[in-house]
Amino acid sequence: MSTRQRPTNCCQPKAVRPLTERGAERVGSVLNALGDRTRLEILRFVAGQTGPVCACDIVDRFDLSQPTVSHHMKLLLQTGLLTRERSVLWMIYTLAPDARERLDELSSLLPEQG
Amino acid sequence: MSTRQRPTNCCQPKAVRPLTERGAERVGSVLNALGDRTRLEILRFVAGQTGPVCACDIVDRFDLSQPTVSHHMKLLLQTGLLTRERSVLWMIYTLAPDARERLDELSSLLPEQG
DNA sequence: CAGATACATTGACAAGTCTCGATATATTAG
DNA sequence: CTAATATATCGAGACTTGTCAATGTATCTG
Repeated sequence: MSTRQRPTNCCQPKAVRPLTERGAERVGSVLNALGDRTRLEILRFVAGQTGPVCACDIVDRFDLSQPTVSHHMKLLLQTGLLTRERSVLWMIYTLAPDARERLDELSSLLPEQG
Repeated sequence: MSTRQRPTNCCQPKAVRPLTERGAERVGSVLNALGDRTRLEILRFVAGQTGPVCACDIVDRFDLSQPTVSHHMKLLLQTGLLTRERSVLWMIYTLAPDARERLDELSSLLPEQG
């Protein structure tokens, strides 16, 4: 049996309820998508426009192959931060109406009381 | 020369200033750290305590080896969301005073005007 | 000093990710 | 239908990441 001291309260911490699976997926997809520098800049690019943005714009603007852009757009779509619609032959991307609210949610990742 | 139409304004988008390197690193470290489910829960665990938390608490609470916890704590420390100090033989982790403000910053990832 | 304890580092492996070229699909023009 | 164009999917290679066992380092006890 040890006689050493321990920091006050150490090793008797309160339990913290983990995020729900749904909540974790919801926030995780955003964190992972935006954790990639390229995707973050693509999202910012789309968000900064007043008009529509097609995939070709992004291929032009970023130094990436078309398949790579397609891959990133797929992940961004999955976050729900972007939406897309077909226009003739092009895929038009738009910032989701609630995208900024979704980002605000990240402020609530920590439980109350610290 | 093509006669097909294109969506209005398509392919003449405005330039969007990329994040500065410092800003991108600052925000990227948080996004990447919290993009891992385990680290997010560890951070929430620490944030949810009123008292100090040592590394041993985390090893106890999560089903992870001690080296794995050490690895995650290193990445969390690098985000600046946590701080640590030595107390005798233990490493005591505390939520950084500005951690919640740091998360609030994520709301500003998108440029103005959509 | 030797022994014990808490944490960090190293090395390795499996799994995942980013990227591209090649190819497939869908749509339009003629 | 055939040709052209925009985007998606496939397959592969390089790189990164999460994890652990083994080991190293620092601190305390006696």
